[in-house]
Order: sequence, then C-alpha cells, then structure tokens
Amino acid sequence: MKIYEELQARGLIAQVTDEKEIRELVNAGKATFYIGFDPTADSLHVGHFMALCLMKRLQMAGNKPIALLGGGTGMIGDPSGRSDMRQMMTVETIQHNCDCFKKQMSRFIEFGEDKALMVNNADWLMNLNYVELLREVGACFSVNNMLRAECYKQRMEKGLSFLEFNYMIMQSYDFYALYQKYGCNMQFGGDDQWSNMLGGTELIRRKLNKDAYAMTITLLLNSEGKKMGKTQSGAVWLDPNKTSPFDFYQYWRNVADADVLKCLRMLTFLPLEQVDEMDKWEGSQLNQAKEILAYELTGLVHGEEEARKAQSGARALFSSGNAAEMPTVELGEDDFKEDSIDIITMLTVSGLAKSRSDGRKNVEQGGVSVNGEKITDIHHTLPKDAFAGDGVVLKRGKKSFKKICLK
RNA sequence: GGAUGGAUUCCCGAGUGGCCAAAGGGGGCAGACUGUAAAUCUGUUGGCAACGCCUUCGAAGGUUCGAAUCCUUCUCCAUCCA
Repeated sequence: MKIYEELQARGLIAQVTDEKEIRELVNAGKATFYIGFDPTADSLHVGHFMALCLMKRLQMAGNKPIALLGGGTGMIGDPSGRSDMRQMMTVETIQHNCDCFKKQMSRFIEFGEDKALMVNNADWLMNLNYVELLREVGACFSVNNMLRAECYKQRMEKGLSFLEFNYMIMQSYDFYALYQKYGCNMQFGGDDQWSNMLGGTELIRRKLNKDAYAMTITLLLNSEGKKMGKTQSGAVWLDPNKTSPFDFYQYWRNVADADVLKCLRMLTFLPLEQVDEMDKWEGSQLNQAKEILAYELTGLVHGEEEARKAQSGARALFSSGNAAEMPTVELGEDDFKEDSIDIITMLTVSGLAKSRSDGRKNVEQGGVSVNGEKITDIHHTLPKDAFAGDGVVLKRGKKSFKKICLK
C-alpha cells in the first residue's frame, strides 16, 4: 500500500486541494512539505503529535518535511477554531515556547541537511515592511473572500480584531516564502487551518503563477464530537513534566469504546491489518485494544521503557491496588505534626485534592482509601512509621492513585 | 468620534439594596451499577482552625448600618451611525 492510500485508510486525510496531484507527488516521494506549529504553549500536545507522525510517515516515504516554528505568527494568534479572542503573548513567552518545541520535536523527527528542516517564520515575518507588504501581498487578498472563510464567520458575532484577521495573510506569506526558499510545494495542517492554507496556495498562484497544494489532517474528535487530548485540567501534554507518562498512559487507557479503533488507526504506527483485526473485538474485549493503544502511544512519546512501567503500574494498581510503578509523592518533615499526618493533608500534599475542602468532601463521600482501606473519618491520621519501607498507597476515586513515601 | 446594550463563580446564564457564596443548566468531582467504557440514578461543586469566619459578581473610588445590585471615573466587548 502506498503512503497516500495508507493515510486515507487510516482516516487521516480530511481535505485536499488536488487529490490526483498530491497522491502522485507524495507517493513518488517528491513532495517538500511544511507543517506550521505556533508556539502557544511550552509543550506540544496530541494535535501536534499527529502532525509530527504525519511528517514521519511522509518522510519515510521519501518526502522532505519542513517543520515551521511560528515565532512570527505566534505574535498574532490564529483565530481559526476559536470562539473568543486570543490573549497576546509576550515576545519572551514566544521565544521560550519555541525553544521548548524545538527540543521536543527533535526527539520525533531527525533534522539535518537532507532529512528534515526546521525553520522559524520570525526570520522573515518580523522584517516585513508594512506598506511594502500591503502592496505586494495585501493586494492579492479579497476581504470579501476572507470574510466568507469559515474560520472568520464564527467570529463575526463574537468579535474579531484586525490583528487576528491578518493571521491568514501571515500564514499565506509563510507558504509563499517557503516555496521560493526551499521549493516547498505542499502544506499540511489541522483541518481548522484549511482556509489559511488555501490563502497560501492562492498567493503562490497569483504571485508566481505556480501550483502548490494543501492537505488537512482530520481533527481527532471523540464520539461526542469533542477534541481529544484534553482533560479537565487542560491538554494532555507530551512533556513528561507536564503530563506524566503514567497519566498519559491512563488517558488513552480510558478512551471510550467508540473511539479506540479510530485512535489506533490515526495515532499509532501499527499495521492496518492488525488494527482491522481488533475492529472485530467487542464489549470488554475492547479493554485489550485500549491497553495496546495506551502502550503504543506512551512508547512513541516517552519511549518503550516508560510505556512498560506505566503499563505494569496500571495493571497492578487496578487489579490489586498496589504497585511498584506509580506516581510517587515524598513527604517532608513539615508535613508531619507530632510524627503523624492527617488524611486531608495527605490528599492535598499529594495533589489528589485541590484544597482541604475538596479533600474533606472526597473523604465524606467515601472516595478515599489508604492501602485499600476506605477512610471515612476526616480526622483520620497516620503515624510517620506507616510510611517506612514501600510507603503508602493513597487512592481518591477509582482512578487516581499516589504512592506516598518519606523523603 | 457619537448613540445604545453589555462584562456575574470552570462555561452558559438568573439576580436591580439585606432572605446572596449568589437560581437554573452544562461541565467537573465523588458514590451506586459496570469492563479502568458508555448510558442511568444519587450526592457534591469558592476558601478556611467550619453551626462560624474570610475572599469573589470587569477595575478603582464613593453613598449606605448594609452593595453583584445605587453614584463617579476607567478598561474591555457587541450593535448602529461616521
């Protein structure tokens, strides 16, 4: 199966400008393509991960990827797919985020002369001259058309600043610049980028009279139509310091039945035949598929070793409620009063409860246990020596565990 | 620049002087049922040394015994006119 057909079979392709051309270019390994990453946070998330995987897949098929850091576009902020205005980021934050992105990306993609390129659009966007740009590029855009773009439509009611309105032009300029500089003839991105990407192909056609192509990746939505890779407390990050490998594993272990197969297809590198086989599984058997999904993804992002740890930890935890491998919290001297510690303090110090009130409620509602024993008394205390040796397993709810040890 | 409407807790959205830590819904969390799923039902959802106290209704001042509510100034947003 050729690469384009594989992407199609995995359900990764959302929209394309010219299917025939793109298929030929990509399958022949003749495409030089770019994907842009705006430095909106100090870590990549699952959406970025999909893009990076796509890069890798296409690279393996002989195409040349360019990863574009949005040091310049980050100054503006993409309004696409947002119902409210973005907060402007400071130059320092953008720089810092770019550095973080760079580091993380290098772990997935091999960069180098003939392999893959990493560029930063601040290099050309920051030096643009306003009047010059308006004459050269602005003249190629019809405001009437832009306003018809889906990404702006939703914002017509809530409000859209001129700053954000210009985002499309900046992104289009990127494509135009990369086309001239590196012969980049294709752009990929999330499906919410579609109108911005079309802006680029249009600009290249008008200015250079050349054809360039665009393709979007399907947004990973769950069966309820919400973006995946998000939790209550924010995104599922690829940075192990922001989302621990264990939590990362658990996130995927817990996806809904309806979403497992889609995730396996779109996110993992498992052969399609193997995924199709799993498609026949039903009911509780799907739990196996979820384990595979979680293991594979954790392996890709954090390495085999971490994936193994997370899996054995989770398995032991959910069967016996005890395990060697699980997120651990160390208690310091200050946490103890007269050589003992109360249950509420344990909950807050371990991060399982966000406040003492919160912890108290959890205990009162019967959601807290220590070493498998349910605690219902909010004044319950544990002596210091209870933590000696392997420590104590503190559990809140069904899925949140922390091992608590002494420092 | 002018006119009008608006900003309430995680989100939407009631509240127009004390009965307001603030209705209702969504979401979250916990419990029951399960398969670490979904659906459903129940409880809960600002903080704390907790029948009380403290902080919160865009920001800063003011009136009042008492302000989310009234007044002043400011910031931001939407709509219409330029």
